[in-house]
Amino acid sequence: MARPKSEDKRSAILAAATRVIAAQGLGAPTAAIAKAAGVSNGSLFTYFETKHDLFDQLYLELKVDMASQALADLPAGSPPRAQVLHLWTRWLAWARACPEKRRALAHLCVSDAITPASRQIIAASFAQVLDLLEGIRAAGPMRGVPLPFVLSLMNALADATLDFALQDPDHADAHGREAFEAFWRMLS
Amino acid sequence: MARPKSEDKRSAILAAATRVIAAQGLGAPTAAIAKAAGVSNGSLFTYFETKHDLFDQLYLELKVDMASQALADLPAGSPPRAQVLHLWTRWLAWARACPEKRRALAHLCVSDAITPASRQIIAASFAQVLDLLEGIRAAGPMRGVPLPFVLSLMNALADATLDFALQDPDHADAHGREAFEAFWRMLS
Amino acid sequence: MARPKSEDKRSAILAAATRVIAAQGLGAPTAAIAKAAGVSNGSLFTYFETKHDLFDQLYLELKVDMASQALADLPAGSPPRAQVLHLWTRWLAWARACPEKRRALAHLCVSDAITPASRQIIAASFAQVLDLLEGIRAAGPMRGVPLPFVLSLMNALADATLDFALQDPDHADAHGREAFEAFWRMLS
Amino acid sequence: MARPKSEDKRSAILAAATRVIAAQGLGAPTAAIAKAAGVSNGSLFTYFETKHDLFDQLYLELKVDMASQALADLPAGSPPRAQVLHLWTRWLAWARACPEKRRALAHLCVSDAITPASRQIIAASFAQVLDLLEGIRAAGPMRGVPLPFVLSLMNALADATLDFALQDPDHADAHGREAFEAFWRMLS
DNA sequence: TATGAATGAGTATTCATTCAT
DNA sequence: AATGAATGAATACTCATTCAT
Repeated sequence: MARPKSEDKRSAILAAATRVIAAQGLGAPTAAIAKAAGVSNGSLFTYFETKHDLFDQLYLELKVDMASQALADLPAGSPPRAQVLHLWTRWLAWARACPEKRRALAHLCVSDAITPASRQIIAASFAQVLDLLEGIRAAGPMRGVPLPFVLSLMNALADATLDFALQDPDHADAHGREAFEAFWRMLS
Repeated sequence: MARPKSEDKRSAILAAATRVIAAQGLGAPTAAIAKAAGVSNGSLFTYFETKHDLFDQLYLELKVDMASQALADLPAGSPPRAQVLHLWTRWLAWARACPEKRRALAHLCVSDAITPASRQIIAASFAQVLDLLEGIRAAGPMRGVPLPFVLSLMNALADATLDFALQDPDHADAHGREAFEAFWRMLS
Repeated sequence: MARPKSEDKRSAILAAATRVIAAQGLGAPTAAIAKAAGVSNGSLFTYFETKHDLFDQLYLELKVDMASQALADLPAGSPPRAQVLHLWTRWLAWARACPEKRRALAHLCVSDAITPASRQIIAASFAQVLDLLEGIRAAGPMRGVPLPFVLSLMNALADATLDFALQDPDHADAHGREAFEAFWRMLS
Repeated sequence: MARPKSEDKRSAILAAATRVIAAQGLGAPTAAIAKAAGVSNGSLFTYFETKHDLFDQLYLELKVDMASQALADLPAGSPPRAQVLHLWTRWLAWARACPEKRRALAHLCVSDAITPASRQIIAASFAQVLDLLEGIRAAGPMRGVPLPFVLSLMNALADATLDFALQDPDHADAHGREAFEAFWRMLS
């Protein structure tokens, strides 16, 4: 095969898309993304069939990245509270470390480009979180509410926390801990 | 320039915009909105200088509408928990009664059309809520966290609840109550 | 109604399209046509929904124009030969008078933009020709062959004649007459 | 530069181009042709410098193919009418045997890719036909009209006949004979 | 003021052709 | 020579906004 498709270039496009979408939203021109990636207008389309396709794959990559960072080094043997705190802390750390990824993700979430297939893969990436929450929920006051609902409440709290943390970086850690305690009170 | 003649037409445009944005997102053509409002292409721009302006004013109107519905009949003399429950219930009821308003609002939230001026007016509309929460917070475990943060956590929980409630209307009330209890555990 | 759609502008676009297609073929950019019509890029699409639509309508207009010119002043009472000669002569005269229309038509004939509806309208425009040929055919050596076939042979001869006439204008009339005689020998 | 290695590949490309052009017209992407030929995108351009060049050579090949098929086994000693009938019949047979070649040719005819050089070579291929017609013409009613004109009239009739024959294959032979008789009436 | 035609910049995608491997 | 990735000019069509009526 001649010049194989370069994984580097694919990554460059995804990274550029993250930056550009974070800054300009989903309306960002593909040309702007290509330029930011140091790639020609047309090359973008040899790596991604469509703008929608690019968005879908970017969503997948960012979500998986987020999940893997949040779940890394999860102390499986520790008590649930410690595990959730670990998760919570890592999550916030990830978002603070790469705010553009989070911003891009926020835009992509409401895009209609996301494929059911991607959603499934992502759900799988978060299976561990579900397992963890399941044990806690079943033993606490939320034992009557569906697990996905609990997950989405957690998500909502974390997101709101992030918004605050990013605006007020000096107290980010404090806010993070307070929100975690609040969440824990809610859950157990 | 004085206010344009017909207040009806202005309202029609805003209502149409709500519907169209709910359905198509912020990318909806102004022409589509004008058509849905039964108004000509160009007339839209005699009522709103630009698309951004329309979005800004619509955001304002929807938020104010939401606030006024949620705060209506607030039992000022009742204990705080009853008041917050009232608020919570009304809020959910409003969203379930006019899901298009909520959907449109969700889109508008991430728009960059919203003016600081609008944000201020809205903040004022929610002053009562802040007052209410303030008393509760100061007396409970969240006494150390900034009030706006508490508000935004409440907001986040309510939003997540709504997403669930709208997808599963049969258990909407149950979810609503459970989420309220969770919130209350968090707060007090 | 505000500024009504101008019939002049529509005509200008069709005329420009005739010229541009004659020169560049069906691949001609819509922008080139708009420019040639002295109209903005976007205006073309307020008069014709689509490039295909423009082609379809242009085809219709040119064919009808051709038919009406060829059939004008047809001496209905004269003997058939005189009538066919009249037709033949007028046809050639039309094509020589506006060779761009003919060139454009030649391109459009092979386009897949032409609507069945247009083809029907055109067939109707040529009904007189069919009637005329029918009488002649039935009385001559071609009485056994389908009328549409006869028409298309006539068409083919006339077209080939035109190609010659346009390349060699000095003898155009002579060629036209010779071809007519040949056609007549064929038919009667 | 010497001829590129594989004559097979060149042929494959030409054959693929015939099929693809017949189906999609001259707008067909070179990539589609390459794929249909089982050859890479880039290889096409080692065999043909440009798309125009490919078209020119394909035109040449198809025309020569047509001529050679039509002229094969021409009964040189037979009376002119028999020879022309032979030609006529073979021609129609060729087109019916490989309608894609004919369709492609029809598209290529109106392309501006055809080189004067190609036209000359083709003219030479048809020299025999000219000779044959010349004798007949000079002795008949068309003695006054230029030979190339006669040829092109013949061409036009044959083409129109083919269109009919391809649409109505059951009567193709009958139409073919009728058209020949008509042509012969015209010519002699 | 209301209308809707006019405008032209903007956008995703295609494709002939080149070039690194 | 063969491959297919890289390139970037080209193109139909859209849409916010303006303006003639």
